[in-house]
Amino acid sequence: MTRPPPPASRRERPAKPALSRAAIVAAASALLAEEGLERVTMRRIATELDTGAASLYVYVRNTEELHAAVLDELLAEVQLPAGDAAGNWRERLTGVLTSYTELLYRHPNLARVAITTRPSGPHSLRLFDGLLGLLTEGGVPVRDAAWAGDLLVQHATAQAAEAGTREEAPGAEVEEAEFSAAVRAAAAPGSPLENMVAAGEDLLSGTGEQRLRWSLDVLLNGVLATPTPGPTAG
Amino acid sequence: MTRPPPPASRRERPAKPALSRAAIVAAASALLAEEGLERVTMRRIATELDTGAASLYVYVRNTEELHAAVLDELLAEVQLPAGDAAGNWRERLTGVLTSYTELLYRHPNLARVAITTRPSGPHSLRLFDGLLGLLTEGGVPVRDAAWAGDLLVQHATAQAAEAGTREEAPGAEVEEAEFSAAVRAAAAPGSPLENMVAAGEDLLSGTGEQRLRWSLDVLLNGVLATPTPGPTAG
DNA sequence: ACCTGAACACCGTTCAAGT
DNA sequence: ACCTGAACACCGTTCAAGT
Repeated sequence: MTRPPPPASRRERPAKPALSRAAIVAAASALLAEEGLERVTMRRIATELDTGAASLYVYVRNTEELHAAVLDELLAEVQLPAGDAAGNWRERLTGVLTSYTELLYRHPNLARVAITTRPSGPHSLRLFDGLLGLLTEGGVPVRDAAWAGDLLVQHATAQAAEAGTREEAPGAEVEEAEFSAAVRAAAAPGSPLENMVAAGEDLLSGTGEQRLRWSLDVLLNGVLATPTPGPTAG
Repeated sequence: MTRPPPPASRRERPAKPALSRAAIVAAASALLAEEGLERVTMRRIATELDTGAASLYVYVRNTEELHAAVLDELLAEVQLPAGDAAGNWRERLTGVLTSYTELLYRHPNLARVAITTRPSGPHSLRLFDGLLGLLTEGGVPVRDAAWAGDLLVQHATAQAAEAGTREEAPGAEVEEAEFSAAVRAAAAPGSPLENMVAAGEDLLSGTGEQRLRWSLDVLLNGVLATPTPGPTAG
């Protein structure tokens, strides 16, 4: 009975945390980890913070902006290779993009957010800056590197949004099976889609990893072979 | 007064259309054209068809599947070049992908659907078959063509999902301005993001069309330079 | 300025009951 | 088998009113 109360900084969920943008984003991030993005709603976060949904609008414009903030927070986890890291620039670049993709694999609906909103938070910018550095190290002209950075991130994001979905929602494997069935039917002997018939099982070949590796190679080879148009003399 | 009543096929909205999957998808497509995908909801379509939302579940698994069906319907509009069309395979391929992208530009939320759901309707498959044909014509080995088709469609879709948003929603140009501001701030003299500073205005250079053209070039050059792994000897 | 409760205008999906 | 009304369990956002 004489034990003192725990210090206020206990983080366990203080009785009434002060409202702030940081507190809101933190609560949202916690909710993401525990229950997924579907539960990261204004009302739910408000409940978590012992207030009403309307109060959040002082700090956050709308749900989309909040989700973008959560995404940026998550991107803090992507490790950039140190300056003296092993491997050539290309391996390191592929590594960063792969780890970015794998992170978003686990949060496909956040990947969808990333495709629509052009994240511009500090962690997104840091990541982009890192990609630019690696491309520059590889001799890619600065303007090409700028465009290529966008392209690479967009591709990695889309990859996560597409592939990530396939394991998440209930019924996802059903949907996947239906897709395979539709493709196989289109490629079966009687089908009028000649080119699909000719492709046959090649249409569904390869694992996710193989395809990701290959597509990053395609992108990098393409970037190295394709100067951007316009006034910049590479 | 002696004029006969209009034929029942008048399409104006018969008093009580028979429920069917086709009728539901048609109503959904009409709603898409008139009010955008946000209004293509189960309840709204049910109202349009003079029934209750629950009735739709006999023909459609859920909202996502319905949206996928609407997307496939829309893809009927993408023109494939005839066998004797002008231009080499590469120009024709770029043309198809550009028209696909432009179509989805006008329906960015459908583009988002396309990224998540792997459309497998007849029009999607026809389009994919056409892409395979053009790649094959270009001498791309069949397995590479299969993987490349996925990659090209995914890229075009992501492009539409991202860029299309920027003109649609109210406040979209505000958001766009904020993105530019954030990038410029990150590239300003004082910033610690060295590579962004070095890139400067190159970061925001180029129009949407220029970037799309360039990225398709990157993809095609990359595909031509990058064989898929595995047993297929090109 | 910040916070709140209540209200407005919606959602998707399920289920028991009917035909 | 198909259709329905009602219910359940939620949403985002605004606004007048308070402090």
